[in-house]
Amino acid sequence: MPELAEVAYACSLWNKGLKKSIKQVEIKERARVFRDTDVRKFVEFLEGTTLLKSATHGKQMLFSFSNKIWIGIHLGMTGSLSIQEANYESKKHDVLIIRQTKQVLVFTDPRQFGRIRIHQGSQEPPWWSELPIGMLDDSFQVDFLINTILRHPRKPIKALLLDQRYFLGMGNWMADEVLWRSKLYPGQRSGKLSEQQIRILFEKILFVVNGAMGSVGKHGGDPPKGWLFHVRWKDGGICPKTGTILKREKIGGRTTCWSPSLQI
DNA sequence: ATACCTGTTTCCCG
DNA sequence: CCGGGAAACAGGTA
Repeated sequence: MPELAEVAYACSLWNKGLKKSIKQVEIKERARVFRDTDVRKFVEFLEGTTLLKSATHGKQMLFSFSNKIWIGIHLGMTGSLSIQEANYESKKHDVLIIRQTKQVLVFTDPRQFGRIRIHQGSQEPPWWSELPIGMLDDSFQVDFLINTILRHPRKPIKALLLDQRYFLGMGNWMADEVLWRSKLYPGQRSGKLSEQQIRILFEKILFVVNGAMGSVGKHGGDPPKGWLFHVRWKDGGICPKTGTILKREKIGGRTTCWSPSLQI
């Protein structure tokens, strides 16, 4: 379930392993999650190091270890991190198992749309440091949104929100949530939005981002009551604002849920 | 058995 | 160049 806040929560699950050394590492070498990685020295690089720091940026995670080792993880569609007891035995879809004395850090991904990278060097890896600004950064301001829209005036606003060059961590349900709160039809061409609509959109992006980080990002689970999130998954859902029936259709290549009576 | 899926990438088309 | 649409990735679930 990995969008911005779920990724932040998943990352925090491994915090129990901070400052602790790595006793043993197991990987599923032939798993597709290693497609960008030279897997030969992966285990050798990691064993004996200490987990020093974790961070997320959008849907990306970065873990830094001693000996100048860095690992990047993207959860894809079905990836998840967990923390397990020391006697944990590997399960079918586990792709990375990091054993410490008192606990085990596990990355599992049945569909293998996720991704693991490893890097050795005193600087952060380029695939991390070259990421664009995130929605939680100070420099994410309404002007950034205005400029992004100016660059893609013909793109439906839903598709634009899902573009990871601009809205790092925005996923399908967050985009629907933002547009619902902004009273915008997801298929609306971005360039058609008025300045006032863009300002509201920006405000709602921050609301959803902060709301999700404060709930899902901190404790896992679901966003607060009253969010579209709770009714957007199946046909027949009712709009929490208007009480009318929600529509579900593919927009920008993804199943989109919106309230026709509310979103123009 | 069939359809669907909180993500990304690639390819083809207009 | 831009954007849509479909397919691919690979498995779980309804």
